[in-house]
Amino acid sequence: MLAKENRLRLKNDFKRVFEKGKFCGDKFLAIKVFPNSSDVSRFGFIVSKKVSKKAVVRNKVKRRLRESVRLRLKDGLIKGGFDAIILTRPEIADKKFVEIDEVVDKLLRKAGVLK
RNA sequence: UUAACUAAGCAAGACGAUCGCCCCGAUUACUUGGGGAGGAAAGUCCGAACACCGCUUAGUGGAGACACAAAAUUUAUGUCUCCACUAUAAAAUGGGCAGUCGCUAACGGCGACCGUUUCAGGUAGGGAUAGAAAAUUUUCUGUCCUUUACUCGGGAUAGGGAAAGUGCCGCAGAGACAAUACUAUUCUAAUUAUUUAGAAGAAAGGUGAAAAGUUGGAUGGUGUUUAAAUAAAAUUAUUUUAUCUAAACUACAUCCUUUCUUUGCCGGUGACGGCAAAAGAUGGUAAACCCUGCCCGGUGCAAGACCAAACUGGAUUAUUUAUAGUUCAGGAAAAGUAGGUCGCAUGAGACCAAUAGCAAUGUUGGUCCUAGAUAGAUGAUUGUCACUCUAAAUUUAUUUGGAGCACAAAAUUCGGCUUAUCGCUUGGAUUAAACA
RNA sequence: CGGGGCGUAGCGUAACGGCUAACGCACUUGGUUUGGGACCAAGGGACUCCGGGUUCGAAUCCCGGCGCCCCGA
Repeated sequence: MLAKENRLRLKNDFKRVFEKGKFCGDKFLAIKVFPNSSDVSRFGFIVSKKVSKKAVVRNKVKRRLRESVRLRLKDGLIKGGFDAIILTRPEIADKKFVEIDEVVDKLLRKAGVLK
């Protein structure tokens, strides 16, 4: 789990990123990024019911995505001042952590969030 | 012993390492201690708690107005209005439920029982077959079947009323519920005859899930059909008629048994059961309409209460307040949205023991406090061991490699129901196989 | 936390409780044409989403699941 200051929480924040953010996509993930006015970067994750009907599976996908982002935040690889939303496609359900981690890295690089 | 069936219980396999998350506490802070998913948390199919809204009547308390009495401040009484609390409780052209007794806060739930039905077993009876004995018809034994009776055990049960009324019962069939006459039968009339017309409704055929209605059996007995024998008539074989015998079906009568309705007695809290008597007979369907009895006000924690003042609004004539009297200008006050706090974890609580009860469950005592997130915490990676499957190697029970290790995650809280579920443990009764 | 609808041949839709279920497109075969399309004729294809129950009889009625779609706070 990310620390509270790194989470995207409010409905308005999600709305702003969705409407004005820059979009990048890969095979089973996508990202929307928009700069915010603070120093820290915040992340939100969306895993819809189309990924899986089971809450257990959806929660697991979210946790793996968060863990992947958390490790990069911890190592100081991510620039400050961005809001990002990571979107998922159904194929992610049976992927392993290593595969997800690779794609996350690729996406963040593409979106210009990594240092 | 194993497998199948059934009823319960346990259940992110155990112990770590590194990096993290949520809540509570300690600390100025750095840090640090403790706690952190389920039997179904799921589906949302029922029922409640709780909150707000709404309704009838009564009582109590408070506030206000009016009337009256006293000279008055004011006080007392009465009436009306509003508010709060307590008790009771809307409307039914609507919805739901349905054996009995009990349990429960309540339920469409749970427990026990009754009735019905079903499965398997046992005993008795009956039938078939094989063998043996006496001896030509019985007995005994084995195996198999059973539309029979009794009984032990398990399962299912939306289980009020069809003798209140209405509707429906396709095709077939004469006729589908106070109906009907196709074949066949009987009677009457016409006709030489074949046959035609009308009537009857005791039996049979045929149709169908069901045929006019309580079920089955015994004895007597009527009739029909078939077969054999005898006799008579006609006759080439043969046919017809009569008698008698046998088989099948059968009107009717008597007796026994049995279903339902009614009455009486006995047992039971009761559903109901047992016994006896009398008169009688009424198709099925209520998960068709309906009738009877009972229950039900609505919305749901996004209920609801509060904070603060970010944003919108309040604007023009009109209200109040203040800047200062007037004008102008700007500000504040009623509302809402985003946000935050509470609701939100001491409860129909959990565990243990005793006790009442067949049980559901109740009572008493002791111990304990056990998740509270909100784009939503309880995780990610990895090591060793355990279990299952699989491949290879050899020391034949070890090593190495690979894969797997259920169903599924709180969202106000409980009681049920339903559905999903790898495996392990325990109990029960029966069947099958193997071994002794 | 609540409310509503749907599920039938490959696809889109029908069907009073009464014949293992109808129509169109698609499919197969044949005809027609120099060939194709169109047209004509014939034919195949469904355990009516799943599991129970009521009934003589269920796609239909009732109960419980599964899946899909939509709506409100």
